[in-house]
Amino acid sequence: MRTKPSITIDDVAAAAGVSTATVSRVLNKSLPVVESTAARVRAAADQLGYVPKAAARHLAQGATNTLGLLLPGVSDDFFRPLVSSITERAAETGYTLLIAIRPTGRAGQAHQLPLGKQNTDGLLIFDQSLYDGELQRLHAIHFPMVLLYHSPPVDLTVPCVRIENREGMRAITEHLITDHGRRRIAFLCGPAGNEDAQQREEGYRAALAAHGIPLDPALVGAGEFQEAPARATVAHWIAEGCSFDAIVAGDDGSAAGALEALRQAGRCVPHDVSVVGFDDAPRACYLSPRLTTVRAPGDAVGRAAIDQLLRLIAGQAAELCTLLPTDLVIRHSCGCP
Amino acid sequence: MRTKPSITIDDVAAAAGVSTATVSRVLNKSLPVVESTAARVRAAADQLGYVPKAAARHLAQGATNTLGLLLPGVSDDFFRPLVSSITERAAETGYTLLIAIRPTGRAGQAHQLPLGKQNTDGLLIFDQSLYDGELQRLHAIHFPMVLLYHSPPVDLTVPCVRIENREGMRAITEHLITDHGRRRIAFLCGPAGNEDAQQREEGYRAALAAHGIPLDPALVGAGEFQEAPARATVAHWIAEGCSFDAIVAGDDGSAAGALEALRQAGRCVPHDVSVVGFDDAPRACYLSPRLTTVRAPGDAVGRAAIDQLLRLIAGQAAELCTLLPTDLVIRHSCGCP
DNA sequence: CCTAGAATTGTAAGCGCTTACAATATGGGT
DNA sequence: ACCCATATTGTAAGCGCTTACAATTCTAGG
Repeated sequence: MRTKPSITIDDVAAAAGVSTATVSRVLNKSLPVVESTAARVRAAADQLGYVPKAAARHLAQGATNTLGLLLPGVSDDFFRPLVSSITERAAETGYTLLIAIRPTGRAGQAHQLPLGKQNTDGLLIFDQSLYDGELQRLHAIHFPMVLLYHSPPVDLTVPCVRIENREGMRAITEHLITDHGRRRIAFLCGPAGNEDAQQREEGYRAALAAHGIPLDPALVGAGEFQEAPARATVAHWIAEGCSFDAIVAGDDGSAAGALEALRQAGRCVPHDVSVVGFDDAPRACYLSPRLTTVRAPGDAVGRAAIDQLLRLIAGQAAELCTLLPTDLVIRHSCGCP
Repeated sequence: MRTKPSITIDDVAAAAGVSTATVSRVLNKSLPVVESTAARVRAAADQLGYVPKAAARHLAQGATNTLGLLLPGVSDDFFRPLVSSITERAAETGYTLLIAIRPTGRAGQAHQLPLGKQNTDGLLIFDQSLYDGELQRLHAIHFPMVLLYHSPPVDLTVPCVRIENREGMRAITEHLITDHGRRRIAFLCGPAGNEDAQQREEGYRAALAAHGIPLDPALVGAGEFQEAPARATVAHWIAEGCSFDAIVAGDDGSAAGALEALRQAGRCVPHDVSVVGFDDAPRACYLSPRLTTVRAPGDAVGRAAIDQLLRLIAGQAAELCTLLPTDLVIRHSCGCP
């Protein structure tokens, strides 16, 4: 038993005794219609429970009123604020949001991306969810796109929204040095080739340099922005007898790993060693001790990105690179009370 | 500068020297086409970078190939496994997923739900995201829907996917009694009127009864499935001098609140008091001590729900109520090593 | 009371795709 | 060599909506 043949704009027009054009105009407020007629149309639509069919409207308008969001996954804690804010902002601006999960690494698959071109009016692309070839194709046809937390390849001018990684990391590292007197500060890097990771490392180095602390390469290890690798690295440092009095993790996930390794080794945080992260992911304040970190404003990134994307869709020029400031979030894992 | 006039099926047909019907058949494999022709068509499509326009296809087919998911929010930890599994399963089955966030409580707003009817082929509805009036309207026109974690109003036969709340809570409470010798077991209820909440409380009571432990009404307080209220309730118990040696929380969020209140009061978990939760939300294993809880298989719920929904869409009958089993997840907060 | 011009509404041509139906090509049997 | 069943491809009619353009109704000045 299928859904009843659904009621269309013609039904409404007939019921209200007007033409379909008028119904369309009333419902979309696209042209003024005398109030008495309009009321009649609205009543009819209401009475019949009319809901315009999106597909037909999109086809007629040549626009889908839909924004695509490309992510490597939704399950990571990091994405929550980002996705929430994008969802909200899209709703506010009257757009529908399509979220496509594109597991990182599955290269090729060119045409398996229906979001790709004609099915959304614009794309928000997180990091490397979209391979450069596709990016280029889309860019070539001037398809509206905004990159999140990621710069475009050098030769492509695609607007992006990023955060102040370098400054954030510099500030938090400095906090460890000046406010907690740490000198042997280890660093857990993010994945090689990741832009955020690199900038964060620069910030760490800059802070060290500014205070005349030499960089000890033995204290820089892989964190991969993930818990397990970070835990392994820290456990290894401990086993080797490395001495350090603080760990700056590339992100909160690896900070969690560091915390875990330290706990297993019986080191006390923050007494024996300070630990700080980056992102202020939701879990940061569930860790124990509560993690001092850098707030990477995922929500602001989402909003800014949508706003830029809408400009692009409207045919206006967008900010080529929006750089959002980060804040220090002082909790307890650094040693502050 | 707008996107170039996009290329259509006609362009492909012309390039391949066939009719649009043939192109459609090749691309959708809807009818066999001689391999040599098919190859020509594919080559042309590829060469031109043709991407079918979803709106046109949907309009022609009378189906949107889209599933709607109605949620009160995405930011809650609880939704992560659910959303991931639904996202995945939808992709696997070739459907596009539209996630609509419908903040609980905003009643009325009848027609502001474009997902509602014509714009998806079916709806997955979480809890009370959809008000009964709308539910009835949709049900009346046989619109395919599946309810998540929620039974339909008595008079509506809408399939639902639920979990074994009662049995799960009974089992975990019993674990506290038989394996840890707890007798003064407090309970943090969920919101009044919430079906899950009620069944969980039943499970708690059943376990107590089965072991001849009288229910002390003073030990049953509001948890609201949220951290703050739960914390307040437990803090209040402590201030009042209530004695208890375990807390069964209605969900993991309220368990987190309980843990927090206990920590502030200097009570040691699990030594002085055992704490257990329900859901096995992602954060459960970040709490300290790691939370013993009941795994409510969000991923399985998602998959089951999509499968039922697809049956409905295909015009087949669906299971009226799918009841998924829960498992005990033993970690440390109960007292197990 | 008539008429130009504004205000309102109607007519109908698509938007790009699928698919029922029609046309043509293919091949085996006699 | 001819006919018919079958395999392949083409033709064209929508799907439900928007919107340019045409038709109609109204207003106010003359």
